[in-house]
Order: sequence, then C-alpha cells, then structure tokens
Amino acid sequence: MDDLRSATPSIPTHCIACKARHDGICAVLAPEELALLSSHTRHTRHAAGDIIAVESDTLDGYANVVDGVVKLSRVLQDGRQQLVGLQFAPDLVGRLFGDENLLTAEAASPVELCRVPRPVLEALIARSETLERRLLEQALSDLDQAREWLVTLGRKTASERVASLLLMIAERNLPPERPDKDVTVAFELPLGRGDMADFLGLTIETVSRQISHLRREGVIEVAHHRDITVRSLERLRRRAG
Amino acid sequence: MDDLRSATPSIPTHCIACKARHDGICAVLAPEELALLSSHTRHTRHAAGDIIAVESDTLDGYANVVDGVVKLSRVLQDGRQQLVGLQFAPDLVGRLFGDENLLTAEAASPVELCRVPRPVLEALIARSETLERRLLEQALSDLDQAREWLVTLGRKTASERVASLLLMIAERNLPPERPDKDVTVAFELPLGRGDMADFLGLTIETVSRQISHLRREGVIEVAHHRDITVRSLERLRRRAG
DNA sequence: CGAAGACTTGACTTGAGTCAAAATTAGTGG
DNA sequence: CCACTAATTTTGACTCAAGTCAAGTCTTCG
Repeated sequence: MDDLRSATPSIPTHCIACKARHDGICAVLAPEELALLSSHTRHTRHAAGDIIAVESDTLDGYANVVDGVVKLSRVLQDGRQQLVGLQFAPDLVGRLFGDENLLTAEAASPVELCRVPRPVLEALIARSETLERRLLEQALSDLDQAREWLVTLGRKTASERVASLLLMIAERNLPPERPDKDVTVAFELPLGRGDMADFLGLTIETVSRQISHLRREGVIEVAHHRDITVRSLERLRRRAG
Repeated sequence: MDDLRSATPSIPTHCIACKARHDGICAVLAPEELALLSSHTRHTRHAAGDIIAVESDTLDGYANVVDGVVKLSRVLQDGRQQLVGLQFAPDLVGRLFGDENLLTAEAASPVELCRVPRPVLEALIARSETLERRLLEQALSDLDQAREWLVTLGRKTASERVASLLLMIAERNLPPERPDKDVTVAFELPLGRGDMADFLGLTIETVSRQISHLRREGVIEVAHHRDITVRSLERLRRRAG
C-alpha cells in the first residue's frame, strides 16, 4: 500500500502528513473515499482540560484523535464522576449512530482532533465495507477494555487498581522490540491524580498513597509527580492482580 | 416483512417457531441467507449453572441466546470473580473475530441456545451488509451498558448498586404499554445473591442486607428470595443514584 | 520570587467485608 | 404428602480498607 502513495496524488496533502493516516480509520479508505472525507474534515487543537463534547448534548459529529489523549466520563447528579474510557490516537470519538452524547469528552493532554460531521461519516460507512468492519473492530476492542475495567473496579483493591492503570499505560508505551522481555519503561502520565482517582473509583488521597507505596517498594520511580519509570514490568504485573 | 412470511416457504420450519427469529440477528437476514445459516445451526438446552464457554479456551463458535439468561464473567487467579455482562435473548454470545474466549459464559437460568460454527457466521457477515450493521449496533449497545456499569462499580454505594441492578432487570420486564408511567413491576430474579454480588462487586451479605433494607422501606416486596415486586419504579430509580 | 495549584502525609471515621449463627427455602426419598 | 437434609439467604457482632478532614510540601508559572 505504501508503494502506491506516490502514484495516488489524489490523497489530500494534509492527510499525508497526518500521524493517524496509517492506522486510523483513514487507513482503510480508498484514495477517492479519503479525498471525499477530507474535504469535510476540520483540524482542531485543544489544551488539556478543554471540553470536546458534553453529556446529553445532541451529537453534532465525530472526531478522530490525531494526537494526545481524550478522557470519556460520566457524572452523577451529586457530582461524583467516573471516567469510562481513554481514547488515544487514532481512535474515533463519538457514539456511532447515537442521537445524543452519552458521555462527556475532555482533553486529558493537549489534543489534536480531526472532526467529521455526522452525515459525512455515516454516508461513508454505508459506502465502505472495510470502514464498517474497522469500526466494528474498534467497538469490540473498546468493549473488551471496558470489561477488563469492570473487573478492576469490581474486584481489585486500591493498590491493585493503581498498579493496573500504570501497567496499562506502560504497556502502551512499550518499545515494539521484545514485548515479552522484562524491560524498564518510562513515560509521562497523561492523567493527574484527580483523573486517575476518577478512573479507578478511588479518591485522590488513596491514589497518592498507593503510588508512594509502589515507589517505596522500588517498583516504580517518580519524578515531578508525572514522570514514571517502571523498574520491572513483571513486578508491576504481579501487583496488578 | 410479516406479510411475506407465508410467501417465503424457504424459511426453515424450526426457525419459524423460534422466539428469537423476529428480533435477533436472524431478523436481518434474507430468506436464502437464513436457510444457509440454519443448515449449520444446532439447538442446545442447558440447565442453570451449566458452563457454555470457558475463559482462555479457543473460541469454537458463536451462540444465539434463544431463551434464558447467560452470564459472562472473568475470574482472577485467587478466585475473585466479576460478572461483566448478562446476555438475554436474542443476543449473540462469543467474541466476534476472537481467537480465544476472553470470558467464561455460564447459564444463569435454564437456557436455550442456537449454536453457529465460527466460519459459518463469519462468512455470512462478509456476505450480508445488514448483518454486519446489526452486530455493530449490538457491540455499541453492549459498550454503552458496560460503561454504565463502570459508573455503578466505580462510584455508587452498595445500596445504589443493588437498586441499579433491580432497576435494570425491572426495566427489561416492563410491559410495553406506558413505559413512562410509574407502574408496579413484578419479575423473577434470574440471578441468585451470589451472582448479584459478583455482578455488583459486593459480597453476598451486603447484597442481602441492602435488599432487606429496600424491603423494609417499602420500595420492593420479596417472596421466595427471588420473586421481586417493585412498588414504585420512580422510587427505585431515585435510589439507584 | 511569590502565589496558586497539585500532590503528599497524617489522624480519625465509616461503609463494606469477615466470621459466625440462625432462618428460610428447595430437594429427596420414604 | 411429608419429613429430613442440603443449600441458600438473612442477620448480628466485629474488623479493616478506603474515605474524610486537615495540614504540610512540591511544582509550576506569572
């Protein structure tokens, strides 16, 4: 497919430079479909904390995450909040075929989006068999992840929950070489303590205490609160239950 | 579509009698596709407690729930268990395109299944645009539900969790007329206290105490432990947070 | 540098878990 | 149909993990 790139000048120039171009939904589109899509998209940038979509608003469109992390959450009447998902590039944000947002979407870090109006994407889905399959696969994998978290929230202790979250992020930052080896991984947390707490169904204080505990035990190192180094993935995995 | 029924004798006879025929995945198939599918299906019956699929076994096929309730669960090494979903008729059980079961599936009540070998269903998906759309919609709706539970497990108290579960089952048993009216609903719990606890991330004792509490407060009536009458859906809804 | 915000730590409280009976219900065979 | 047993559920007394409240300490940024 890469060989064809130079032979298909119809691919929009701003798509060629796009980080999400080669693994997002765009990757499964034929050049003319991509051209059609890109003539309706709009790139937007958002600072951490910006609200992208609000729960129970009408759904105005979808957005592809090009860079950064988007958090999805729900809040109860009295203000209790729960994060129900994190979307990384090149995930698509927005409930397909939904009339209203069931969730609030918020930039967890600085975020770059590629926004698509509802009817454009939906028409493309009807036209492209491979796109529909790709979206089905994302939905199934989001469902797997959500169920994984159900186990975490329903049955794990505070310390296992924190370890599970660090593990999830660490595995996402693993260098592609030797994924089975017991390596050291370093990364910057895309979430503050408050968001971690809302993700794990805990309080800020409990998250902080558990991180301190993992640090004292030598499982992780912490600098500036957000720069984490996992000394042994294997040890972290054992603590995640 | 109903009008056509008598004019399409190619619909297999055992499908015509099937309860799931008119709203399951079969509902979106053309008569010849249904004929193709049904020539490979096998009806099975299972008593409550029977294991239908085991976590980390290779996925041998899919199954349509024709009657009864199937619970999906995961267990941690030390035996802690969490239910991550309930499947009612006419849901499809089995991770699409998965190579192994990520979950254990078990009959929660007496269950009737219509089993389909993997390759048969997957070939049909590739052939039928409407089937693929139907499965995408089920996946999205399962995802909505899983995220709803994430809020319940992450942020609700024990009494709100129990109320949420009763509410979910009650709403499923609502008579179709006047869904907005504040009616009385009676139903039989498809789950024992242990399963409720595993669903809600609580212990048996806590579930029992919360049910007793709702009973004492007059929100529900309980007979034989499993026959529940909800006196006021509205009151129950308020208790569910 | 100084102030505001984010994070950590400590002391105390509380909601749900644990352990241990008792009560109810379902199942079985006479 | 009825005892009798086994399983499930309920209830009570006590414990403990995580929450709450209240200072402190880092970090960031103007």
